[in-house]
Amino acid sequence: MKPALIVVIGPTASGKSALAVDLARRWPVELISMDSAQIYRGMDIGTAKPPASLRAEIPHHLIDIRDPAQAYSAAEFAAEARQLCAQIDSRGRIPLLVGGTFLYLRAFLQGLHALPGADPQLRGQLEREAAEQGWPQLHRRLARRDPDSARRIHPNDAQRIQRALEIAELGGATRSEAWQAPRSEPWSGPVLKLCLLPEDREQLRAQIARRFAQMMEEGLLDEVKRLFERGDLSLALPSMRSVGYRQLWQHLQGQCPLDVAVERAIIATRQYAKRQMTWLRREPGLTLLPQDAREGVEQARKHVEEFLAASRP
RNA sequence: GGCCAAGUAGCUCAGUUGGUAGAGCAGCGGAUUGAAAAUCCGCGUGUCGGUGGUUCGAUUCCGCCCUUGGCCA
Repeated sequence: MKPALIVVIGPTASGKSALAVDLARRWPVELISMDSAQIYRGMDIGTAKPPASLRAEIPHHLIDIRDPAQAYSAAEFAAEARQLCAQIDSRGRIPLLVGGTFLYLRAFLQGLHALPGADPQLRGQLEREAAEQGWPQLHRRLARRDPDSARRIHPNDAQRIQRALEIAELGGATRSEAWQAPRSEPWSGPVLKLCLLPEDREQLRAQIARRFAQMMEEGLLDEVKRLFERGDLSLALPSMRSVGYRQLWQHLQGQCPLDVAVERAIIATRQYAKRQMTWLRREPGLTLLPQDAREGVEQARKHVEEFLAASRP
């Protein structure tokens, strides 16, 4: 029998972690963090990372697995999470994916097409060429190498133009050619997707503001300052572009006063939550939970109970 | 109390030599395949402070009033 999998998703500040922990205290569950920022060591407060005490009590995976100077990827996540699920299942326990990075979820559930990985050197070179010629010029180049992708990628979308050119110039199939083939390794076992989808946007905004204020009280600025003072990090890194870190970093660079940075961080969090909602609306097979925390937890327990009864002997 | 300036989108402001107005930000919707807490795309009706007048027509010109800020008493 294929391993059963529980997924807990929702926008930022919706209470995913608390729900996952509740479930982990009732069933033999191990948590896999599906979060592109919690992977970084030294980024604790701003990523709302579960505290050490909790991690000692309940196994949490894929947290603190990278230094902020390093990059990570959806492909790496998909592979590592896949492996973890197998291991957890073999221990007779249940894997539970919790987090808000939905590209990771899609890569994990649907699989990815076979494409070359990131090539920092080539990316640097493309970056330099773009600085000289401008991205529209590179978009025209892409139109020659891979017209199909060029049509799907907007001329202003530097990041995707760069990636598509990277694939084309590393030889082998272009992006659009590779997409003709089936994706590798889609997840085929039973999945219960529990989703906290706040119907009241105002309430979520209030929660976001409250939570950021709390992070500041817990010393988020000092945390960012420590990263800032390392000297080897910059806003060019994915880690330092994270919500909250980016804005406080800009303040430390003297770009704006602290209160403005805080306001911008809260706005950025709201916008992040909005983008997450877009992913959620098109995610198939969701089990929606009520926004009320207590009710949500109760219904989640019921669903898990039924799901496990149906999917495990 | 007098003089001056300002009052236009949720916010900051532009503009209309008189023909009912548009940027940035915010907000909303969408995309999303090795950077994804990233990156990108789309969406602009608002008594142009109120009121009276001039005018075919006023947000625009004139009078009065209100509000805010500054200067003078």
